[in-house]
Amino acid sequence: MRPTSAQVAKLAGVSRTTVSFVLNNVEKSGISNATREKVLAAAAQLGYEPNAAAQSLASGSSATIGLVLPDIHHLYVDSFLSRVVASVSEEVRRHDMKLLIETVDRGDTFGYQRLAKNGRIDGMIVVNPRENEYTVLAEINRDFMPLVAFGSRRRSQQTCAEFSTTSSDNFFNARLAVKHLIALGHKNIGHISFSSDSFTSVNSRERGWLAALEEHNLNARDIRESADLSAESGYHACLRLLSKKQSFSAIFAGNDTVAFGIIRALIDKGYRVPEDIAIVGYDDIPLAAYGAVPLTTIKTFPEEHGRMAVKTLLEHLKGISEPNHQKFDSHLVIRESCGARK
Amino acid sequence: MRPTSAQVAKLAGVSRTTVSFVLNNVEKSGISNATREKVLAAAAQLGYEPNAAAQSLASGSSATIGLVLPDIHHLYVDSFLSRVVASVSEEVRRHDMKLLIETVDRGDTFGYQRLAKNGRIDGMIVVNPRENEYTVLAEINRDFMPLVAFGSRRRSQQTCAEFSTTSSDNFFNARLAVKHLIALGHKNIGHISFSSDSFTSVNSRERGWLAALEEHNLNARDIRESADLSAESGYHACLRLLSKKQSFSAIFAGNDTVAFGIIRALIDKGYRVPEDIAIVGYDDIPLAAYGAVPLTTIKTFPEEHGRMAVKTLLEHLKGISEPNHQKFDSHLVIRESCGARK
DNA sequence: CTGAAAGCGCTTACAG
DNA sequence: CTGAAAGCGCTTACAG
Repeated sequence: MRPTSAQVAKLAGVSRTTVSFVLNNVEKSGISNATREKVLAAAAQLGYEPNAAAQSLASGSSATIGLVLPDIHHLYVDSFLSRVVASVSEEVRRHDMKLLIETVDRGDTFGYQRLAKNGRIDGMIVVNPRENEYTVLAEINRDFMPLVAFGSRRRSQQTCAEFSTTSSDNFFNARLAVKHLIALGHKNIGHISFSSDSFTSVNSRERGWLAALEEHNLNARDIRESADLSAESGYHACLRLLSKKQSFSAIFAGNDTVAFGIIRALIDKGYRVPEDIAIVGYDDIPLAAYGAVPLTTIKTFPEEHGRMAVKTLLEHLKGISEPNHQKFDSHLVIRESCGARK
Repeated sequence: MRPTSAQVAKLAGVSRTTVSFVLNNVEKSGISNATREKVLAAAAQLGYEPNAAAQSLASGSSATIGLVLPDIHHLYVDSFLSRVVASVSEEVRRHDMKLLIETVDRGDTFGYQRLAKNGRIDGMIVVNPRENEYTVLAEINRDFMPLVAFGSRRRSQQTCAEFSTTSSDNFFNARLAVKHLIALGHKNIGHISFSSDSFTSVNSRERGWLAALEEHNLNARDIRESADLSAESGYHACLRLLSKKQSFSAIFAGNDTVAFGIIRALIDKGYRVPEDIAIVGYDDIPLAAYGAVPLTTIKTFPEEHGRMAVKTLLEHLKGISEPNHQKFDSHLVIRESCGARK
């Protein structure tokens, strides 16, 4: 049905070997220009496209990379992850490779192994691995294929060295955000996290919040609630926080999407932002400047970050095998929700 | 290196045929339970995972579907598309298939054909095809693999019947949104579109806006600007609209993200929303209720829509070949930005 | 109920 | 500079 390399070879009057050499630009094969032209013309005439499965089987590589997402629900509600997917997709494509999107359930060790063994992909990028997954990932990197963990670096140096990571320093940035609030005079600063703290990134931001408080001898350990990625969950978490009757004058939100919900809850309850309660978010999502109160937030760079993960992976695929740890700088973007202005 | 079916066969003391039958649950093969157990045990012991390329080459199908996105940049700024990706991913996975993400450049006919011929995927879902791509898509559906167009139905019945589509009625819904504004007494209702009108969906919403105006003998043809998906572009489009010095009391925004930018621009220029200028958006993105002014908008169902596209495609893959056209209902969600309340 | 064997469409030493 | 042939790891009629 679809033309095969044999048909191209026949039409061009050469062997399949030659067709393969020409189409794959094998340097050392020394194909004459005349032969090359004939092959190319024949392939074009037949509309020939190599069968990827056959190529993969024969060559042992699939020219595909896998992007493993922690939980597909994240994509529904938060824009950070979609920007990662977009940039990874773009970068993969720029290198003439394909992108397979995978989800692995919470702690499903076999899921990772299946993916590593079935030969569909040559390498994988794992977004926001959970604390209990590092062991499997290290095994995969050692035994099967290069792997880059995106978005979090574990505290333990030792485990971390086992595969490459690209991360921004969630701990440092969260601490920075909270210190900004402290510098503005806030003493009671709550925190609403954006997901389960089994995710390293969630966990690190929470630790950053606590660290900033401790450095300034503040205690706000109990002014804390968990949301679950969506603005709606942030809204409800904020209501729960308010119902505790603890006093606080600022909230550090685990991410911007949640911050949107928090701000709406505060407004609905008659608080002014930032006059009564100040807010700092995290991520600088595209809508951050366009909400009810333009959001002061930690700007992250998911696109650059995604591209870097792909580049690192491709280097490993080319044979550079020393794991490395890329760090991304972030910085505070000051808008109105923190009260530093006006 | 990785175990093969031959090794499993050897360990279980059976032939590779039997291994294949057991692992693929071939019904009519009548494998005895004892044999089945032996094979399963051997496979588990070796950690056997079938090689996907070999399976694909031998069986002629890849158990993978391709999701073709119109322009990866959409993922960066607008949440609609990411919700589609998420739901498609989830549904594909539910059916034990894999998802390949593809981008095809504007009008790149060969890109589609390459994808259709290289054997990586068994079928494709094309999100928001452009007007000039329908011919290639019809060819692919006829000659290579089932294809479902997501998100738009072409006006011409004839072309449309050539492959399945799932769509919501952008024209109808846009018209509904604008009629809502008219019912509230607005006479001069502008429109800011969210992308190039080479996309059927963009085009249809604009036509819906015009149709509503015409039905009520209103003319606002010139109160129109184009944005480009982001809130920021909506902000600037709104500034351009304001600088025209035409009078208008309402704007129909091509999507919610753009509406966020529009509202911010109006507030910055001293207008009150909805008192001075009313806004209706489109999509009901997760943040729609959490912006500066809770947004009245057309609620769409990208998740259900994505799942339906997958289901339709899978039916075609099973042999049901009659193209069908799924329609998704939408409805107006009334919040505050239109001024119907308070 | 099970196995020997052909074949899927490529790549890649190897030989000349 | 080019070709014959083995082999990648599966599936699937076919034979028994």
